[in-house]
Amino acid sequence: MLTHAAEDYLKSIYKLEEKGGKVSTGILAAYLNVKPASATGMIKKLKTMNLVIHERYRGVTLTDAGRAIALEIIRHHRLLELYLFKALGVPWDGVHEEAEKLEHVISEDMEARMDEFLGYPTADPHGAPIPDKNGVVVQTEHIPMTDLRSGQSCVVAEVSDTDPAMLRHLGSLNLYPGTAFHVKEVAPFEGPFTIDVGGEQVVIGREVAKHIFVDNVQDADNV
Amino acid sequence: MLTHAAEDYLKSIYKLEEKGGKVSTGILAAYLNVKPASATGMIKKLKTMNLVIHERYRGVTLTDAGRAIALEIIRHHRLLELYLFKALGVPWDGVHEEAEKLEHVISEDMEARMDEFLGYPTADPHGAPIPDKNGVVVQTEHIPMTDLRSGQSCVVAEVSDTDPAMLRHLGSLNLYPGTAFHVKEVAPFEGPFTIDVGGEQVVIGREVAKHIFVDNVQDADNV
DNA sequence: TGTATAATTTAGTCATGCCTAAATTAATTT
DNA sequence: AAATTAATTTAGGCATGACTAAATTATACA
Repeated sequence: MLTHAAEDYLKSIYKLEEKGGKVSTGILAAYLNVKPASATGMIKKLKTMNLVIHERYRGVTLTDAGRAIALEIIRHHRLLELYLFKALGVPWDGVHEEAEKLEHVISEDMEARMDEFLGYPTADPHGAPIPDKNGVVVQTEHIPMTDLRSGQSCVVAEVSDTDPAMLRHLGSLNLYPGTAFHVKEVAPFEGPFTIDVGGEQVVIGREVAKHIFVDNVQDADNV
Repeated sequence: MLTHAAEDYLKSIYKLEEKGGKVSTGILAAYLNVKPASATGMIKKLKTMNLVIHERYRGVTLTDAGRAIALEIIRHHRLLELYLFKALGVPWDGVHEEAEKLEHVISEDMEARMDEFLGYPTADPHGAPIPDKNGVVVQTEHIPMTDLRSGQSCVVAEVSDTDPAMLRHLGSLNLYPGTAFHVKEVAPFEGPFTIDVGGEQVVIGREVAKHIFVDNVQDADNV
C-alpha cells in the first residue's frame, strides 16, 4: 500500500499530464505546495516502484501502473465529492476539501457502495468525469467559456473545483454543470461577458470565465 | 491538530481507564499492538501537551483536555459506524475497521451532518454509547451475559466490536442490540447457555457469551 | 561561444512514530 | 533483606516526508 503523500504525487502528475505534456519537477512541486527538492525526493521513490519514468532535468511521466493508481484515487475523490453533495448535503464549495482527506482512506467496498447509491455516476458535482472501476475515463472535450462569442448558447459542462469562494460565487449565479446560458454580449478588449441564465442577466468577468467550461455550443439567433 | 497516532493513544487510554483503574504503559502498548518503549515515547509527548498525567512506573491518566479529545474521536468512530451501517449498508462486522480510518479525518461539519441524518442517535450498531457534541456519554450499566442464571429474560444491550468473525456469528444468531432472549438453561461447571431467541433454541458457549452484555434482566417465569 | 539565469538535483537537517537492546526501577520470592 | 522476575524507561536506529543551502545542469542571450 502506498503512503498518502505518494498517492497525492501520482494524482497530481496525472492532472498535470492531462493539460500540458511534460511535468517538470518545479511545476509538480508548485502544484503540491512543496519545494522542488522535496518533489525530487518523492519522484525518486516513485521511480524505484516503477510508478513513474523520470529523466533527470527532463520531467516525469506516469507508467501504466502509476496511472492506474492515480485514476483510482481520482475515482475515490470524485465519487466522494458527489456522495457528500448528494447524500449528506455538503455544500458545493466544501466537498473538495473533505474528499481530499477521505480519498486516501476509504475501502474498495465503500467505494462500490457509494457508486451503487449514486447510480454509477459519470461526473462529480463540478462536472469532472469519474473514472470507472477499471480506470476508464470518458474524456469529453470542453470549451473554455473565454472562447465564446456573442450570440452563442451553451451548457455549463465543468467548473474548476479548487477555489471555494469562486464556487460559492458560481453557485449564487446558478452556474452549475448542466445549466444552459446564452451569451448576449462580449465586451471588446478582453472585456466581460454578459449572459442570460434562466432569464437573469449576469455579467461575468474574465477571471470568473476562466473557471467555466462549456458544451453544446450553438450559434442560434445571432442576428 | 494532533497526529492520528496521538489520537489513537488518547482513545485507547480512555477505553482502558473505563474498565479498570490505572493504565500501565505495558497494557496500553499491548492494546495498541506496539512495544512498551513506543508507548513511553508517546506518553511523554502527550504529557508535554498536558493531555495526560504520568507518574513514572505508575501509569497514565487523561487530563480533562485529553479526555475531551478522546471522546471527540470516539464520537466520530461510533457515528461513523452507525452511518456506514444505516446509510451505506456496510455489514455489522465491517463498520469498525472502516470507521477506524475515517474517524481521524472527518470534519466537524461532516460529523454534524451524519448526526442529523441519523436523528441524533445515542448508540452505535454494537450498542456502545455515542458521546454527544459536548462529550457527554450516557453510561448505562450493562450486565455480562456470563452472569445470567437459568430462567432469566433480558435484552441484548451491547456486544464487543473488535472481532469481525464473532460479530458475523452473533449476527447469524440475530443477537443484535435490542434483541430479547430468554435463558432456558445454564449447563453446570461453566458450561454453555441454552437460550430462546425469537422462538429459536440456540446454544451459546462461554467464549461467545463473554462478548455479549445485556439489560432489563427479569426473573419472570422461572418455575 | 561564453556568460547569466533558471531549473533541478544533491547533501544534510528535522520531526514523527515506530523499532530493538540495554539499563533502571518495582514487585515478588525465599 | 537479598535475589529473582517483571515492568518500565532510556538510548540509539530506521523510514517518511518535509525543509534549506549548495552544487550541478540546461537554456537563453548577446
